[in-house]
Amino acid sequence: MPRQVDHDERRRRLTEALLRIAGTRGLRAVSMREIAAEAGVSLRVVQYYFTNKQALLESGLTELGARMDRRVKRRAAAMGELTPRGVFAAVLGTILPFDEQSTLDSMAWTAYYTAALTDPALAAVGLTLPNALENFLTVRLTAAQQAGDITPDRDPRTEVAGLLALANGLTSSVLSQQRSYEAATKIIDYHLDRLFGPEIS
Amino acid sequence: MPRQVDHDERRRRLTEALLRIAGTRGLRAVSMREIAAEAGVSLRVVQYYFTNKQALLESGLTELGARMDRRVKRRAAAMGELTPRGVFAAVLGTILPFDEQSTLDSMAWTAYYTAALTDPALAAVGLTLPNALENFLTVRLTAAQQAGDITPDRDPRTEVAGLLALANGLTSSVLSQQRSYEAATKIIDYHLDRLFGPEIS
DNA sequence: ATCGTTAGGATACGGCTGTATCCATTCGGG
DNA sequence: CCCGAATGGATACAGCCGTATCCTAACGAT
Repeated sequence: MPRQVDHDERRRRLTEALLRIAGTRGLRAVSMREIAAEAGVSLRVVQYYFTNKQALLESGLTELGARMDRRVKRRAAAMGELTPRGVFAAVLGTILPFDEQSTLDSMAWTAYYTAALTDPALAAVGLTLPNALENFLTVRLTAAQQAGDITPDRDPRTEVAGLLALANGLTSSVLSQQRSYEAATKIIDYHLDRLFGPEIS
Repeated sequence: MPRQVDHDERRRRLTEALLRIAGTRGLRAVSMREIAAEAGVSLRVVQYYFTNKQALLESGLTELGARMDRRVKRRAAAMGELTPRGVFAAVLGTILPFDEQSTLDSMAWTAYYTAALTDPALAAVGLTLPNALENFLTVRLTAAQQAGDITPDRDPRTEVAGLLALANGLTSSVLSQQRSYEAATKIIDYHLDRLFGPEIS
């Protein structure tokens, strides 16, 4: 075998190139040739490592989910001991675009989200992370409720759904520059105060 | 002049065809020829009444805003006397996709929103309605606060921003079938209860 | 050394895109 | 009556798209 090459590494580079384009110029600017140019390779290489454009697109969506997952874990680890409220602050704060990279990823995520509304194949891949987040937070909030951290009259799943919808909506408004990241963070903190009571600091 | 034709009416039909495509198959499926087919006319007619594809796209976005505006007013009128809470229920309830037509429009709106993130011309057109809504509701909420309908410790603009972000996020989750319209409505009502106190009915 | 597989360069194909052009028909004002 | 403007049908164009094909170079195992 000649010039043995790490296929996974090649695919990773191509996927990253794809997400760079999607994050800056939108999914509609993503073409095989553009990806090749962005990654600094020939069109043939893109074709060689991905059977389809569809496969490439799905790879991009999967990578976006993985990045979000990593960011949540990194942020949670940086916070040290995790109160129930801390878990929510970590997850919701990670959904918002808080630096350049996460802004690009949020843009790409939004593009994918929209594409998934009219593309069932993407929808299947794209809903796994949001659903996992909702389930994870619901489990945590239910436990927090049993521990007495929030009042018993709240419905955990409803609260979680509302908070995630709020974070997503705020992400939209930050991306379209209607609001700053700081303003969005304040709104989330405000809602967490209402749920958990004021932060102990 | 031969066969004098109502240009505005022609343009309206073409714009409606465009929005039908955008709402069902996404903005990426919108092409001059597809619009022509959907409207039952020839390609030339589409070219004749719109100088550009860009002009056509902007016309679609403007029409989407006008439809939302009409819906809000219709709903507000149907509610009769408008308490401050009623105004919010009308506006936020209208943002959610509540029937087939508004679902199609929400889909199209989402597609436009995403496109606007990487297309400044669309962004300029698309931000007017959201900003108008935010300002309108903020004025109303400020007045309600001065009338004693909500407690003085709330910041009207922050509350409005949060509620609009919530409604937008819920719209996303309804469109992607993560949640039903009824579930989304409950979440909004719940937050309105927190703001205005429980509904008097 | 050579054979066979792997990696990719070069190029081509049919289809769709937005836009432009050419031309025929229609009809109201003189 | 008929001329000229309004309307729109038919067609063409260059460019990009995803995909397929052909061919060559590199190199490990035999």
